[in-house]
Amino acid sequence: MSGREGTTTHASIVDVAARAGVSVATVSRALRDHPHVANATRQRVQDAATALHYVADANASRLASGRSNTIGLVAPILTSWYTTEVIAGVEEVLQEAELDLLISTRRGAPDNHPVFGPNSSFRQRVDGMILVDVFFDTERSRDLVRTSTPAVVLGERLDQVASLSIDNHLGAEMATRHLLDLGHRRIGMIGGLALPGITSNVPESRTAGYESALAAARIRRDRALQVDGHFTIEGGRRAARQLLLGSQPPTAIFCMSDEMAFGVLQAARELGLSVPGDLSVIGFDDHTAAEAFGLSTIRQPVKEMGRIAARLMTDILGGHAAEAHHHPLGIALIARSSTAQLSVR
Amino acid sequence: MSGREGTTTHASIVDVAARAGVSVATVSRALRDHPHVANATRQRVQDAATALHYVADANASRLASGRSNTIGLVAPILTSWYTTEVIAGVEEVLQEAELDLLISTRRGAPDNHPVFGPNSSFRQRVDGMILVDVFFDTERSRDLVRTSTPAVVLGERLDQVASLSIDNHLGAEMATRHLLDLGHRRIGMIGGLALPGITSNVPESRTAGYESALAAARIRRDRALQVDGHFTIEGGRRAARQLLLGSQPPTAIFCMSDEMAFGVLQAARELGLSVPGDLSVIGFDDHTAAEAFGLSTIRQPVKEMGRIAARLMTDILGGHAAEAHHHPLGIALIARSSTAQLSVR
DNA sequence: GCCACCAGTGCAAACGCTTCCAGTTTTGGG
DNA sequence: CCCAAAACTGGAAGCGTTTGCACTGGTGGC
Repeated sequence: MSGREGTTTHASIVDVAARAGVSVATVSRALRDHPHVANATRQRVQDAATALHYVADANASRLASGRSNTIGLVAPILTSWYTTEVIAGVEEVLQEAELDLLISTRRGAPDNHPVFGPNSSFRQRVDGMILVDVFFDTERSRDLVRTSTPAVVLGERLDQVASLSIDNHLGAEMATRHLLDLGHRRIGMIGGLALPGITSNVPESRTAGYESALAAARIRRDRALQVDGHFTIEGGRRAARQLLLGSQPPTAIFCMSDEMAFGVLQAARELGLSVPGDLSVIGFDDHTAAEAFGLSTIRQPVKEMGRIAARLMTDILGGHAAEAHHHPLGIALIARSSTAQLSVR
Repeated sequence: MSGREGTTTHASIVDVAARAGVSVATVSRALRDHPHVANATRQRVQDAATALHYVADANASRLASGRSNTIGLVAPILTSWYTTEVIAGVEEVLQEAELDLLISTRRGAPDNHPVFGPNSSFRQRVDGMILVDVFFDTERSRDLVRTSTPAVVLGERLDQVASLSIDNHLGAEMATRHLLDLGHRRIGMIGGLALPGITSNVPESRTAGYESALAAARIRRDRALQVDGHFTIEGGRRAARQLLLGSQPPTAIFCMSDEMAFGVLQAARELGLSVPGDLSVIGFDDHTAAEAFGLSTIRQPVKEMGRIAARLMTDILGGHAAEAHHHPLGIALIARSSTAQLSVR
């Protein structure tokens, strides 16, 4: 085929076959540890491959086999601490398993969402996908997921698919109860939607947990105490100002993420309020920086969740796992110095 | 070829061709906006494609064309704020350009580094790569980069390759000078290597900048004041303790990243030191959380750097750009409440 | 009115691998 | 020893695109 060799073009399977004195079929088998290849032959092929620095072309191999050795990860935002940690955990496992990671944020509307849609190019190029905080509203979405590429869903519980999540209701309840135990009665909540158009049932569950803890303490819900913080520092800051500058400011605030809690801390400082003296603050996540700033929080094992999700995926691809199974994960209350007994005035 | 249709298998280009009444070649051209396709034909093909939910198979297309429409990103750590921001910026642009993003952290030793090595499978599956904080020690590495896949290097200045960086020397100098201007004379520095085995010239440049500012103020260098903080919060905390618990503690500390500065803030609190009363702290980055904690810092436009890197990449791939060109970026001193005039005792 | 040229289209050869099917050689149980 | 079965290997047909080349018919310059 090719006249001159060794210039720019890489060695192909044909070259290896020639060098090892076998057919390309045998090279293909030998290199992928197939059975029915004599040890001596396998060795010879491997030597030849090494000598030629041969690496099978991924695209050709995918085309021929249908497998892409790539798993896709979809998340609404890439810059949140949560997403980052998940990705790091996933990458760790995938690297071990020699799989590639393709990343995508959901693009705009759900109709041309990379995950759904009748024939998404994203799905087409991955063997499986890990869905982080992707919201499933309609039955349609669920069906789409079920009938296509294997998926593991991280962040909420789904019945037909392998999923992985913490008990968000419980977590919010624990946080709120912690505040109640410290004597607080007027407790604000900062949560909300991640981005316009992006929803998830996580905020809903946490809101429910917060409300159920209040209900158990016979405190009636006050809608004015629930503010959207967009899951960002700045959003948390704004929400806190709204809360604290109101007519009946809370003495404690539960935030659905540590990042929003950081914003609350900032707002408190700006307003001259001391934490926890004038205001108790509790977050959710146990962000890497939470300890540094003494933030009380609900710890969830985010990086580990990424690892588990990836392992689940490799298991599914290897045919080793029951696909549709929900994996609950442990959480814990970490009390630090941002929460304290309500001071009597 | 295939007997029954429409069950599970996706529509292929042949199906589209049949439906539109043209050859596959025409379909291929029409769908990719090639010239020499009649408008009427193109329209007919597009309609057929839409009707069949046709999406060209990426692998086949890559194999045939040699282009992968994927760009790879390599970074030493995925969880640092810096990397995250870069990725977000890159993703933003790539999405626009309809390119995929393949992510990899460098695996272990430089010899089986995804970027280098005689025939890396990583390089093989991307059209170009963005290298974030990858260190180039030997000439060999540089050559490898030059002679292969187009690359844009982010984080340091390289001559033979498109690169993008801030003036790290200047940044460190600005930070240190800020501290000097406030009257500090004994100024610690926390920097160091990102991870064992991973080096970059960034810490070196910043160290040099720090030292040159001191030299300009006629302060002689004290090696005991330079500590490695591993670019993490915890590392910063440890380094700060070492510095502050020493025999002659500094009155100010310059950190090479805001994350390390957060650790310093934590250490100060733990040791009962007030910031900026007893200790001034300045970081580097302008981390999203820096403002929330009143951290003075050197701002660099990290997300924007990601965007620019990605645009540079798309330009190169489109043949629009001079490949080897260095793009310097602006930085700024952001003085907040973690730095203050040295208090006389 | 002729001819060179070009827009528009199709044919078929890659692209580099995987894998079905057959063919050949060993192996081992009876 | 014989024969069936197993182990090993090769040939060749795809996998679904892209693209060079060839072909056709129409157009405009002279």
